[in-house]
Amino acid sequence: MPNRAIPDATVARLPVYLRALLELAEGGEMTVSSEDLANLAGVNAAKVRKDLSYLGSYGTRGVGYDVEYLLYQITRELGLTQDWHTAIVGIGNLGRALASYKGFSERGFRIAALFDVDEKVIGEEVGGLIVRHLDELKDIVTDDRIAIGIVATPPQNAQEVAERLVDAGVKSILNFAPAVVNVAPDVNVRKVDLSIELQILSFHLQRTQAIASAREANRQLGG
Amino acid sequence: MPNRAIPDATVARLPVYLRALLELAEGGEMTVSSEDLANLAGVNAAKVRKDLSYLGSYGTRGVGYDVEYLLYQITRELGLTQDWHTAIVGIGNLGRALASYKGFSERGFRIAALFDVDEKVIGEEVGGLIVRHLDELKDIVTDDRIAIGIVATPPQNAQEVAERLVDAGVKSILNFAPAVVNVAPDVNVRKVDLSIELQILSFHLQRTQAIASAREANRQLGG
DNA sequence: TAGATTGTTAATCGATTAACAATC
DNA sequence: TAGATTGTTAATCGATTAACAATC
Repeated sequence: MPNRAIPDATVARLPVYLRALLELAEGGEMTVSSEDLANLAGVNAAKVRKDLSYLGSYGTRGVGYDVEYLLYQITRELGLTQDWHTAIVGIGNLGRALASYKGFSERGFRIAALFDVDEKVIGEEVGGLIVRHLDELKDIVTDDRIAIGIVATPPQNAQEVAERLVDAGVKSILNFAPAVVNVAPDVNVRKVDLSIELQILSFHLQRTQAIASAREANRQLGG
Repeated sequence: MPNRAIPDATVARLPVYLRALLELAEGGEMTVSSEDLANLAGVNAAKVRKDLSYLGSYGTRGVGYDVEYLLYQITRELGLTQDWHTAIVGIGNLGRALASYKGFSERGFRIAALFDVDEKVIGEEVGGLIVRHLDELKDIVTDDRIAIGIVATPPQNAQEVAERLVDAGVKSILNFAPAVVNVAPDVNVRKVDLSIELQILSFHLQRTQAIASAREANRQLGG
């Protein structure tokens, strides 16, 4: 096992390479160069080679990387050779979208349970699953060996839900609620915030606009 | 204007501080220390002070930061003092969730138009807006001064949709499709990939599991 | 052998953090 | 003045990148 630690930045790019390799495999490509893979992934070739070198020496000089072999190595490195069971808490608009999101099942993530506390939602069928009351969380997490909890509640409830997930034995949380949750340090929490990305876009837009106005003002002054 | 360049890593945290400050303001807090703000944002105090120092010297030694004043400065820095018009392309599950996502309007993002190419979806009302055909994109972008395009299509269509958005004059794209899009370098593209985050969680879970098994094996060998 | 491409080195760049002087 | 807390420095750490020897 090639087991030096893999940098976080590299781990974050492995899923991107994985997707590109799946496309290449579908297209019947047998090998790929770091140059071509870089173009597909939207990064540069040096980064691809450096990243892949952390997994081991899986390329062939003068030839490139074997698509299927690299695909397998990345899949294995990311832990995607096994199926992970997940539960979604909070079955609003976002929870529903996530429950039927194909990208999850395609990658071996199985949504095994849905939870809410709203009586109007409990019992409803969403994406082939019946929505359960949050009070059933602990039992179902144990019975269904749920490893990952997905928080899709309003921000006010995110902290409590995260705590209940941890209490139920979940060791990984994906947090879609626009709120920071604090749990024990051995629990892995990752956050996806839809509006943060928009705010970063706004920052850059405003910059561009400010530069454009300055240029315009300058032009009018005959600068 | 305090206009040294602000590091990307800092810009990415400003929305997190913003949310924490909004909470503090609601709770009636007048000032906040870097220590307390750090706890709310899930980072450390030195980082908060460093980040805020890029905006200017808005704190008071011995006292902390004025909540309302800092709120305003961050809002301004992020370009959130103006409303940005956005359009969502691809009105499937995710597009619908985004169309009714409150976090956008709360931050001054106005969803001004929805687009799809599926005749079954066009004409439908979603979140108070009628879904238009993608062919109307250019006219509507111009008329409604749409600055940000949100791509929520299947991956195969993401590149074409991105190109059409750029062609229509959009300078910022938020890409939710699980695909890399390549456009002109002056267009700002940000990517949110729901399944990438899950894959990173999987990586860490598998690591934890591997360590646990190794320890167990070691124990059984009487190590 | 000649051409292509990897894997690795080393330089560079950017981000994080602790520490503390400045100052309210 | 004494206590609290900022703003900034400087050390450290991690990520990126170009360059090229190794090697298919």
